[in-house]
Amino acid sequence: MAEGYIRVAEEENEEPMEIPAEDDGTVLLSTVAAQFPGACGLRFRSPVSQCMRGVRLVEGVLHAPETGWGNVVYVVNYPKDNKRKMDEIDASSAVKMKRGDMKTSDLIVLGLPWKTTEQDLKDYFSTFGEVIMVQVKRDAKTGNSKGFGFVRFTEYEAQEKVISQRHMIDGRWCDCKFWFQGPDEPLRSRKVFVGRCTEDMTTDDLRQFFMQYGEVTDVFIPKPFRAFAFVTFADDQVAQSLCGEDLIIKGVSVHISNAEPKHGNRQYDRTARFGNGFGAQAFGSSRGGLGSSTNSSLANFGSFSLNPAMMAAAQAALQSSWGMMGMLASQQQSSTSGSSSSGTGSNRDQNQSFNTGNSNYGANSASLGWGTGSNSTTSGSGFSSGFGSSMESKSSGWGM
DNA sequence: GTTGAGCGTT
Repeated sequence: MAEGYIRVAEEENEEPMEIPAEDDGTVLLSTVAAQFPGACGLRFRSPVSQCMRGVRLVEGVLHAPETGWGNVVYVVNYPKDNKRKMDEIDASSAVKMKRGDMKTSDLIVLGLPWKTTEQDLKDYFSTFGEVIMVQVKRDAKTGNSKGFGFVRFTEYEAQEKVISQRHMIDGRWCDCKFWFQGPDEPLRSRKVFVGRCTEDMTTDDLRQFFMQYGEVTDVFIPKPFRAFAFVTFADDQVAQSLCGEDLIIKGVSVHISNAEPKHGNRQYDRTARFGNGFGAQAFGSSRGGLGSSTNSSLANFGSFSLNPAMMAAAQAALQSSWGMMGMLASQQQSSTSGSSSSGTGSNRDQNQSFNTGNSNYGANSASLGWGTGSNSTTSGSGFSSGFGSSMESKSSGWGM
């Protein structure tokens, strides 16, 4: 390579661009992303195996293969969908077709340095698109930052990009996600549980290993070491296909199974997320359960109601996982909350411990009637019961 | 040693 540069291209046979390496021979992901916005990694074709190989990525730093960077052209990895071509989006996924006119929603920004201010956030995120809202959440008494905030963009594209990568803000890696794992979180799990892990398996080992089966959107290894991990794929079918298998990673047999819903599953107040798309109170007096007494028996979504015919459509749409949410709210989208917790670097290294306050959401709204099908009292409740049961049949993977 | 952080209103 030209001294101090590596060759990177969007596709294997496209013209490469030279990207500067650091003094120690590594390449920063941020440097790559500066030329290829949204990039989340690099891969290359191994001259030996002829297979594509992933480049080791640790904390935003790309490490050269054993043999050095060499003359190979490295190909940019993008998180799910980012680079997906129009012709790959075919009629089979009507849901995804809706992407063009999707609305934005508030994104939570996690892991902020204590010192980061609204202005800092705005400055940072403005490079992605027009920012219409930023907030840093602070303790009411002390005024100290709680280490997280919110941001909202005008353009959906900006939001997508922001979700798909990690962010270096005032010296810390931060994650942006939908608030309480967005509408796109797997109903049909895209996440697998990897049992019998050994301590020497890093998130990058796992990512690179599982890449061979499909696009990996997240790897989580609990710390301290607990001998298991979670791997999330872009495609739920990939995840499902691996379940039950014993795979060999670094000479160790690991067992793949379904990821169970997180304990303390926050399946409360999902209505909150519909606020923007549906107009307030989409489900009537929401906390009383669906369709509760004083409201019309037809579920009222903002300006339009569900009649039985739509019910059928809705259920059909549901079969294709979340179609209805897209249909009704045009708020849903299918990209992932992305790079999130790669296990590394997101610990609060600054002494102060993370203070969440003591709000316990799960408790006070756990009774919200989605999916239980048990609390519908009104006549038109084909909606709630039908919806509910079909939810259940798809396994209640809320909030994984 | 086989099921994971942190999540907005005052």
